[in-house]
Amino acid sequence: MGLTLYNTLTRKMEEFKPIEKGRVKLYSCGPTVYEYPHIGNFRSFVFIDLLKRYLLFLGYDVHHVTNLTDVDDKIIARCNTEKVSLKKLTDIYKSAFFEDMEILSIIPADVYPAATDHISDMQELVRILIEKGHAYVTSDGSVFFDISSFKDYGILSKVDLTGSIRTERVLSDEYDKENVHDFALWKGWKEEDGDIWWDSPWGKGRPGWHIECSTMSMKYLGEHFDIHCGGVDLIFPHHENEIAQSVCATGKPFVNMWVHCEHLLVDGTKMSKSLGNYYILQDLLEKGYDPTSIRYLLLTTHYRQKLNLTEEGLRASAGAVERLQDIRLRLEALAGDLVKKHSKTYKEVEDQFINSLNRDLNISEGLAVIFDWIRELNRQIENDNIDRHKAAEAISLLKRFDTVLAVIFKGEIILSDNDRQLIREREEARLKKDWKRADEIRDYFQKISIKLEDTPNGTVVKKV
RNA sequence: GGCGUCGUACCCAAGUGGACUAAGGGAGCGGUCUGCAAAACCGCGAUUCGUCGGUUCGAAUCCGACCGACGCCUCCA
Repeated sequence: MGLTLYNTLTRKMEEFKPIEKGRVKLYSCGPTVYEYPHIGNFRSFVFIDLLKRYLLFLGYDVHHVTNLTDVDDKIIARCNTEKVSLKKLTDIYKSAFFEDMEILSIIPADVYPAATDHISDMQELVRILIEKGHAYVTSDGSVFFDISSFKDYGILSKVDLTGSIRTERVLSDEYDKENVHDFALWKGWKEEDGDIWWDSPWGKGRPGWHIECSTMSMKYLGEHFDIHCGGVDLIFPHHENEIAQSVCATGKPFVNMWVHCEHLLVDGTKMSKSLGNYYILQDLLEKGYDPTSIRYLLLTTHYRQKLNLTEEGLRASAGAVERLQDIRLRLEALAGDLVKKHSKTYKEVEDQFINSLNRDLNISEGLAVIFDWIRELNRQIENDNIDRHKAAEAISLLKRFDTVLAVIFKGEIILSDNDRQLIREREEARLKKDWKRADEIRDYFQKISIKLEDTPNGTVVKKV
């Protein structure tokens, strides 16, 4: 049995079988670039990264597309209040997004299509939907999708819209739709949109939100692809609407597996600005937590489980990360510059890891496998029971695990020649039992945030 | 109201009806090693899985009720 994942579409665990052998076409919903992404957004992005890294670990050729929503109601509102152009505003938050993604060691998608670069593609899809009788134009120049024209509407979210009640918000909606649940494919221009509009066959206006993901996913991955993922809140209406648009336009199945990530809570409740528990990545970095600990914390809770972010949790993660990184340093001290290719020595450990991750990305169990192995390695090192060849083989497996985790081989320390000389001097001082000089040198390194640890195999250098 | 999730030690967290007298991490306590420090190793730590019932030879796992926390139900990861 290979990788199984929980498919929201069927509400069942399913074995993953790619449409094209050895290749995975993956789409994930990206950010709306009107403010700094918050830590909850990164829970999703780290989950998607885990899924992608594990697919790569299994040897798949992964083709990954993530959209950038750079036009929508909130963006336009901010452009108005801050008197900046759409491009200027979204450029700021696009680069902020990419910076944070890099800080958290998230592998970039192959393509990051932006909505505003695909206006004509979206219009073409809307045109097809009108032509096939799935959409209609209203008097204000908007185009709506007619959900009654798609018999499978509700297939993903299991929402039955015939029994829903009109909410106040819907009743006050200014757009002129035939059915309250019909959603906008194209929004006709309104006064408050200012100069943010594009020409279309239906008059000037701008695209609806859902249409961009249908358009861009199909453009870059084909009309039928393997996995579509995002946060649970996107199941309805966003992903439901994507299915409706795509299936009605092409007449083909759209996505095989829908995989959704649960939300992140902060201090036990939903993050919100008014409660003061709203964090962006920078807030946590400023509190002194390092990116690796943050990534580790976001990674270690199963993706379908709510994750509660606390400062205590961040501290605990730092400890766990240190344990993972320490075994690497110990092994490297033993192996020296000996490098071994991937071998069968620790095959059982790797198989256990794969067994865990194959079961719906059970990372907690996978980490338990790694930690058990680390204790065994440490024991062997204590008992002088491991040679440099085995140590080098262990490093090779540790590196392989870290292609999935991306928390172990981090923070290389670059020492100056002078520093290296000082470390040698300290070794000599220690041999001569000159503890005063040895401690002086250690204090010096402490001041430049480097910790020296003495081991039987020599001095190990760590970041504080 | 509809759809859905969760409740496991001080904290985080896995658990695929039977090897569970319940992984793993963090914190704690005791010990070993060590010039000191750190790391590492060894040991201790849930007679119990929200509560109460039921099914079963057997339940953390299945079923029911209740208690509690939470998500979605028009643009939010």
